[in-house]
Amino acid sequence: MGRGKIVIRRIDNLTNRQVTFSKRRKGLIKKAKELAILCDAEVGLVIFSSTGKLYEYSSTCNMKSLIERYKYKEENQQLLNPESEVKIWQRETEILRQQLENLQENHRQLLGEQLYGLSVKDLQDLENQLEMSLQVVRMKKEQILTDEIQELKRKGNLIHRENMELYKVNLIRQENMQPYKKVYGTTNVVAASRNTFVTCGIHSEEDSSVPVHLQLSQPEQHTYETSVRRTK
Amino acid sequence: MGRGKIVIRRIDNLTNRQVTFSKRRKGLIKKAKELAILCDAEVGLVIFSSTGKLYEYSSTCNMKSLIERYKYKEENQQLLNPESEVKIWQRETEILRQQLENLQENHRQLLGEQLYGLSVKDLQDLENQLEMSLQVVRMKKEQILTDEIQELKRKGNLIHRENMELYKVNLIRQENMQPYKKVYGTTNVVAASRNTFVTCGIHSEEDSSVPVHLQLSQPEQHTYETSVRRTK
DNA sequence: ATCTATTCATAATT
DNA sequence: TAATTATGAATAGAT
Repeated sequence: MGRGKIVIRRIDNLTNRQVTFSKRRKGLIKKAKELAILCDAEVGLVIFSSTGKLYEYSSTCNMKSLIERYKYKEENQQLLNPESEVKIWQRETEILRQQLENLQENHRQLLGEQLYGLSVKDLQDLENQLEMSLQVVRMKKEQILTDEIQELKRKGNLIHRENMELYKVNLIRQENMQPYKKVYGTTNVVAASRNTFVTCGIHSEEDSSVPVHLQLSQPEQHTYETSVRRTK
Repeated sequence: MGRGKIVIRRIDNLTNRQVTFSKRRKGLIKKAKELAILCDAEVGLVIFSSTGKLYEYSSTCNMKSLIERYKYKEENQQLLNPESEVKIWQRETEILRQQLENLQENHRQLLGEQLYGLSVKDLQDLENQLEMSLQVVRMKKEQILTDEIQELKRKGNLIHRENMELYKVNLIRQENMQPYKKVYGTTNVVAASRNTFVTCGIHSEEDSSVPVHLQLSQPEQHTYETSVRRTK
């Protein structure tokens, strides 16, 4: 709802971010008010700007009662040294905040954002880093895929052997049934067995072990089906 | 924003009120999220329906810390309960530590480290991210380089023109000096001028404008030099 | 801060 | 309840 569509992600430009913050904060508080009035709801809204400035709205006269209503459990920790301990934690916070900031900047650059201050040298380093990462990630992925293929082949062989066994068993049964053949014709058992063998032979070639599994072991609904449906 | 304009007052019809509550609640939370992301703000939203059901949104992992922060900010002026203040800072530290940890993990993965827990899908996402980053970085770098080349060419042309001017001036001077030639032989002035011209002619071809500049105008150390040094 | 072209949210309707 | 749609509101970008 503006001159152009925007994607919802942190606005890099500080000025734009501040302007948008101001506009949208106003809009948000307005909507909160409307919701409270229209729907007879109780609404509390707290907004800290990135610079730490506080903005708030509460449909009730004061926010505190709302917070009271918003029940939260507090774990009671017994601690010593009242005032000096505050300083320790403050310092800890300070340090962490600084670390976080540094890491965030670095991280954004790895994501290809906020590159405006960088020299060619910096960019070259970044590029090299990204290329190295990419290589590692690709190798890892291919490792997993080859492992999976290996596993599928193994299973395929296993199943193939199973089928051969079944086939042999069927031959023996068939032979044993020969005497009845003249009376009953081809038996159901034989037909079913043959069908099993052929089907598996086809599938193990192209569609991996999934359908094979369905026929030889438990009839589990496999992800293949559902994922196809989800594609819609 | 709907089929008709409405006035902001309690909706009498219960069903309408509930439907509107549901829709607007969703919209409000969406907007709160967007504000938090776009503007890097911390947003907390608490909504009680008229029937007392609670809905909430918090841009940070938990609402509690936000409420702590709010309380702290509100009572900051004078009320300094030492023990509760410790808690505030502890929680702040906790949150920052958590954020830092998450970011670090993410960051390491971008650096191609700690990939052991990832699925093929995760790795594919990572790969795509890295490729996108790489593209952005490369474009940025090439932009800088082409800009620099453009600038050097511009300066080169400028200097070439200057040289032409100097050459003309020298020719004129030379002609003016012809009458003295028989008396003094080749003058210093002419020799110096010729030397200048030749030197510049050579340099503007291969070594860019830097040394030329030193001869023709202010001896400014150009960025090219310094950036090369930083490469070390 | 103000303006306006767009996108978005949602009231009414089905 | 869950879609659909027409319309007013919010707002991104320009001034």
